[in-house]
Amino acid sequence: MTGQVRTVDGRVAGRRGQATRQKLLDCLGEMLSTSPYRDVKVIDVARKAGTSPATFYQYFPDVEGAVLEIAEEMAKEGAALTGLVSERAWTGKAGWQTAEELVDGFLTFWRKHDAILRVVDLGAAEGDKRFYKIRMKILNAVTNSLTDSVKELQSKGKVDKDISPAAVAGSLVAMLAAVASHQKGFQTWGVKQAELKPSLATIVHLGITGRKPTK
Amino acid sequence: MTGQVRTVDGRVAGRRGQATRQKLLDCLGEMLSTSPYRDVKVIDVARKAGTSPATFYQYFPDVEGAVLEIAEEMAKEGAALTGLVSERAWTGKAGWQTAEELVDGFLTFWRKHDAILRVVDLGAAEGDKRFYKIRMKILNAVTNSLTDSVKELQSKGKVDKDISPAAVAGSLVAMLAAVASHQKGFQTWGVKQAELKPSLATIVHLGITGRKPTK
DNA sequence: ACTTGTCCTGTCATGCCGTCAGCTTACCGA
DNA sequence: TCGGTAAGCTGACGGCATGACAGGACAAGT
Repeated sequence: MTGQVRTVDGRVAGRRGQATRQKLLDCLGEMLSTSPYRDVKVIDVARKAGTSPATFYQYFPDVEGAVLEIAEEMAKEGAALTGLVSERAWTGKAGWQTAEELVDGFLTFWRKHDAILRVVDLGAAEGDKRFYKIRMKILNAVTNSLTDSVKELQSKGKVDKDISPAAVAGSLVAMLAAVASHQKGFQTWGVKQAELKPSLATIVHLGITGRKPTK
Repeated sequence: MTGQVRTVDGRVAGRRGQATRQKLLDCLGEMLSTSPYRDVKVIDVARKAGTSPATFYQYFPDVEGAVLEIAEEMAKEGAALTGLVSERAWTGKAGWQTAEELVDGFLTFWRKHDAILRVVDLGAAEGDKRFYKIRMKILNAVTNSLTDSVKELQSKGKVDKDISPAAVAGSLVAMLAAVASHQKGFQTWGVKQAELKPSLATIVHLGITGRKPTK
C-alpha cells in the first residue's frame, strides 16, 4: 500500500530512523511481556532503547499506536494459520490429524505472541475498532476456513442444518484463543499440556463434524 | 472473614465512610465501561464521585486495588452460576435444556459484568495471582461441576476414557467466557445472537456427552 | 460546650506526558 | 572539498496524575 515509513510529522524515515523505530518496537514488545500493559510508560521504553522519550513520539502518536504497529506485523505472520485448515480432510483418521494440527498450531502461535495478543484482545473487547480489526485478521482466516468445512459437511447431511456454520466456527476459534491465552492458568488448575491438546482437538472435531474422532 | 471495612491506614470505616467508598466503586465501575482501562485515572473517578483524589487513596491503594474490590463482589454473585450445572441431567431432552440454560446463564452474567471481567481477564492473563484467583472463583464452580458430569459419564462408558474431564470442562468454560466477552464482535461477524446460543449449546452438549443433542 | 474518633480536603513533592525549538548527523550535488 | 538540505535526536518546559501529610469539618456521646 504505502511502502513508505513516515514519522508523525510527515518526514520519510531513512535507514537510521527505521532502525531506531524498530528498536523502540522491539523494546516495547519486550516490556509488554514483563510488566502489566497499564504500567508500560513511554519513558521506560525510550530508556530501554537507549534514546529519549521525544524520539518515541517522533515515530508513534502514543503507546497504543506502537502496539498497533507490532500487532499489525504479527497479523501478517498469523495469516499462515489458514494453512492449518484449508484443504484439509475432516473424515476418518485424517480428520483427527487435522484437528490435532489445528490445535497445536494455534497454541504455538498464541504462546509465541502471548503478550501482544493480550493487549489486542483487551482493545478489541473494549470496542476499539482498530484492535478488533487486527484480531479479526488473525482469526478470520481460520474461522472462514472452518465455516466452509462445516457448510460442506452440512450439505452432505452429516451435520444438523439448523446450526449456523459461522457461529460454530467462531465459537471454536474463540475457545482456542481463550485457552491459549490462559495456558498457564490451566496448569495451575491441575491440567497438563499433554492432556489439554487432545481434549481441545476432540472438542474441535466434535464441533465441526458432530462425531467422535477415530484416532 | 473480615466483616470490617478498613481504610488504607487501618481505621475502621463508619456509615458515611462506607457510603463514599461504595460511591467510588460504583463510579469506577461505570468509568470502566465507558473508557479504556488504561486511561482510567484516579482523579476522574474522584471527580465523578464528587470527592477528591485524596479520598480515593484513603480507601484503596490504587485503581487496581479498587478493581479487585469490585471483582470480589462480582465473584460472590458469580457463585450462583454453579446452579446452572450441578444436579442437572445430561441425557435426552433434559440434556439439551441443561446445555441451553448453561449457555444462557453464562452469557447473561458475562454481559452484565462485561467491563470488570475484561480487566480481570487481562490481569489473570498477565499473571497477576490476585486476578487469577478471582477468575478461578467464578469459573471454578462451573468447571468443577462440569468436570464431575464428564467423570460420571465416563464411568458409564459413554465418553472416551482417555480424555481429561478437567481439560474438557475447562476448555468449554473458557469458550463460553471468550465468546461472551466478544459478543459484539460476533455480531459484526454476521452471526446473530439467536444463532450463537444454540450453536454454543450444541458444542457444550457434544463436548460433555460426546453425542448430538436431542432437541 | 467539650471530647473523641471518623471523614474529607488543601497542599505539596515527585514523576511522567507530550511538545517545541534547536542542535547534530548523514547524504548529495556542485 | 564544501556547503546545503533534510533527517534524526534531545534538553527543557508547562501540564497533569500520583500519593502522602497535616489539619479542618462533622457527628455522637458526655
